Amino acid sequence: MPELPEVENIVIGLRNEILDVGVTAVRVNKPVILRGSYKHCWRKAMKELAGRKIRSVTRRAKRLIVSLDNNQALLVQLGMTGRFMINNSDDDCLKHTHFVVELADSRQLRFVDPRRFGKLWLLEALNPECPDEAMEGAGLGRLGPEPFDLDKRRLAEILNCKRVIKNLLLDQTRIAGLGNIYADESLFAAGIHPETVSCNIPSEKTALLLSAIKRILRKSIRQGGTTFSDYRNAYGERGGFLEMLQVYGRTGEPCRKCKTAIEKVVISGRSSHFCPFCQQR
DNA sequence: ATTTCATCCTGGAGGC
DNA sequence: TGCCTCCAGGATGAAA
Repeated sequence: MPELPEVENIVIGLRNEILDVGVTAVRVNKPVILRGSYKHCWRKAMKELAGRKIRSVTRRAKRLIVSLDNNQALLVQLGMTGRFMINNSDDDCLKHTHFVVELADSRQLRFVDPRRFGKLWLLEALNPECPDEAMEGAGLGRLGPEPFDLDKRRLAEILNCKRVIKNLLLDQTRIAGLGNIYADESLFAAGIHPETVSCNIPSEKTALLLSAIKRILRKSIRQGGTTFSDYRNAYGERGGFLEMLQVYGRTGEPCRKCKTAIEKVVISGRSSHFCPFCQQR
């Protein structure tokens, strides 16, 4: 569910609320979501967390990182339907609240996830500035560069292989942070058909793709992300980017540029939305 | 070595 | 109303 702009908005919200706030207790309702070396001793880990303060909130790609003052960090991967928010106690959410951090000011941080594709790790000695080593040490997959760190040369190197471009954009080991919505939106903005083989993309379209990715992600961050159904920010609010979508979820509706009906194809099991006129192979 | 595919889950939508 | 099928912002390990 949440892609880079959605996680970024959760980070922004949490930073405004919980920096330097103490943790009084941690409750786990659904242990199956817990991962990493602490998988079998979270009870001990939870005792250690009590009394700590929240030192920083950051993200790496779609992963949310809450660092504490004892050198530990909670790492949250939200999956499709995961939410991480302050104080939400909708009946709706209560049923799927799997993990709760009790704060010293009597508020709560809740991890809510109906489908339970989301996961949580407790990491040791994580440096919030460069978290990759600690994450890989905990068995999480290696991540490619952040989209905002890409330049044209770097993107051209990534595209220099024989892969369907849509799949390549979703591969977190190549570029980390795009998901199905922003991959489709970026390809539309660059005029690239989602089934194009990456090494066949001409240089000028590579430049267009690079600027489209950054522009769309920035714009969505400003709009609070995209709420298609489940996404909520740290306050439980919806994002505002939905109505700005050009192709995602608009199958059969007219392209906003040329009026041609938007089409949907399945590529490696993921639905891909595109304009057959604006996006040629 | 790469790349695709099934799988993990629940809930909402739409057909009958 | 109910029952059925299909579909969903992701990640991953197994299989081809």
